[in-house]
Amino acid sequence: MTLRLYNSLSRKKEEFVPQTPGRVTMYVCGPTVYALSQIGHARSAVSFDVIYRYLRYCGFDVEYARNYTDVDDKIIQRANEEGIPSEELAERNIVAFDEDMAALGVELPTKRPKATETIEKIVEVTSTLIEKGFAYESGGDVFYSVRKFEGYGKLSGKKIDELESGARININEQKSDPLDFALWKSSKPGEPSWDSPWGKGRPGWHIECTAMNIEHLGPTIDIHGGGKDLIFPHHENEIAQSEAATGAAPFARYWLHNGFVNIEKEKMSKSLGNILNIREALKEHTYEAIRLFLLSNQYRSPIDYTQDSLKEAETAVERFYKTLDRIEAEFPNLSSAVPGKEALKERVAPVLEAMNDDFNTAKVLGNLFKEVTRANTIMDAMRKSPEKREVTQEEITLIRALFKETGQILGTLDRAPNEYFNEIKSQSLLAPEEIERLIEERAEARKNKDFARADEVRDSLLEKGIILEDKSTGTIWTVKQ
RNA sequence: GGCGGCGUACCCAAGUGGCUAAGGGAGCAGUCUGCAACACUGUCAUUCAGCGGUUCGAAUCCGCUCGCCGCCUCCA
Repeated sequence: MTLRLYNSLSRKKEEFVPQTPGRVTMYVCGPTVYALSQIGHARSAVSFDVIYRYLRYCGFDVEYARNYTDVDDKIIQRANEEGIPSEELAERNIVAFDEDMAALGVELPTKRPKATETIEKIVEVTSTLIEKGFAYESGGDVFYSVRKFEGYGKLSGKKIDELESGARININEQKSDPLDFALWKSSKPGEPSWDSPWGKGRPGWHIECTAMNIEHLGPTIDIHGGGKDLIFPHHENEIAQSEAATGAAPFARYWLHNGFVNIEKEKMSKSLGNILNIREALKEHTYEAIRLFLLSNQYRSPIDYTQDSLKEAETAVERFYKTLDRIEAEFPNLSSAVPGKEALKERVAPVLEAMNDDFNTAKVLGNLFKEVTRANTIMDAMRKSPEKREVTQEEITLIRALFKETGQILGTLDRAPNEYFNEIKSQSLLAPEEIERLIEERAEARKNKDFARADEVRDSLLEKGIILEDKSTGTIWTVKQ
């Protein structure tokens, strides 16, 4: 079984073979930190987080870098609007981004370089590009001469001559060709700047990723990821810069691009005012539901964030943990049980098969919920025929092990059920003591066959979002999502 | 205009040449329950936007038509 992934560069699925056996270098474009991160950043981060997790699950030693672009036009503009230094704005948003990622259960990449910490390399790469004739200095700015790079357009499928007709030409710029893009921009007073052979200035948008790649991962990396919108011009330009500067091609051997998140069928945009920040989403939904939602489509497809789809994800998470909770209640000593190695391998095979097919997490979830039903079915059967307990336990041990493996890969559905339920319960509008007291009162009423009173208690709790479930072992409560 | 993608049940969504078109949600009918909730069972696409072609065989490949979307400009 081999891992196959869709390479944007070749536009087809390819078998994944890292350049060094057992070792993977991966770079994913991180945020430009001019504002709080929105749900689209979450999709990219979660998609590549799962890829990172899975590569390690497969036994690869993964070097994974995700950058912060912390110097840029938008940051400067926004900082000016707020009347604070751009460094302060960037730092504030980096902290916020890190918090959001942690809240989403996204693991830390092994490297998290910042553009402003890579200036030396940026200057070095820019100088090299000038020396090699791919770039030129013009009035304190340095531009990349797109026409000098033979393979320009190979990632995005664009032809230079067709680009020209649509290109915007800024007459104030010192470009010799409108398609050329800035590697280095001379700074205006008050802007962040660094010394360079071309005077005080700051890096252009694309060069920082090239520099960080070369500095942290080398001239040729295995996987380069990012949102689909970055294919052009950002990734196209990264290729042009990197391959021209290092002479090593390809710059990245596999290009992976995640699809967009729409909000109620519409693209997120400032003009529509429907940009959903990660922290706003997390106020309304658990991180596990958000992850499950994001992973319920293949990572390359667009996905629609709607009230319904998130509610569905909540329901799925709850169903999963209810089942896990039931397993723990029925088999309290299961944690010490070890499933047979071969049997487990067989059980996990469909999950790996799905993951190996371009990280098909939707299929993984389908498989997972098939096993959830299976677990409940056999526990139901055991209730009717207790003599089946031993056989059931063996099967449940396997299913539980499968849950664990899958949860590790997906980074959700991997907690202890009581941890999940305690989190849900903490959102209760009523004090838990008060709820317990009412449950007691209802139990008393039920014992006395005063069902009118019992239902009254249950209904009044439901009005406050508290759902009661009568189990054989007693009544439990949870909060309506 | 150039490039790319998509259209599978009421909704979300796997499947991209050959076993019965995964899975979830909603609905309906049952089992369980004092009644519910949870859970389970059954039901829910003779058919994959439409038309034509290739093939022994197509949701899957090709062509055309219709509809939707993205990129080409800052964007995950």
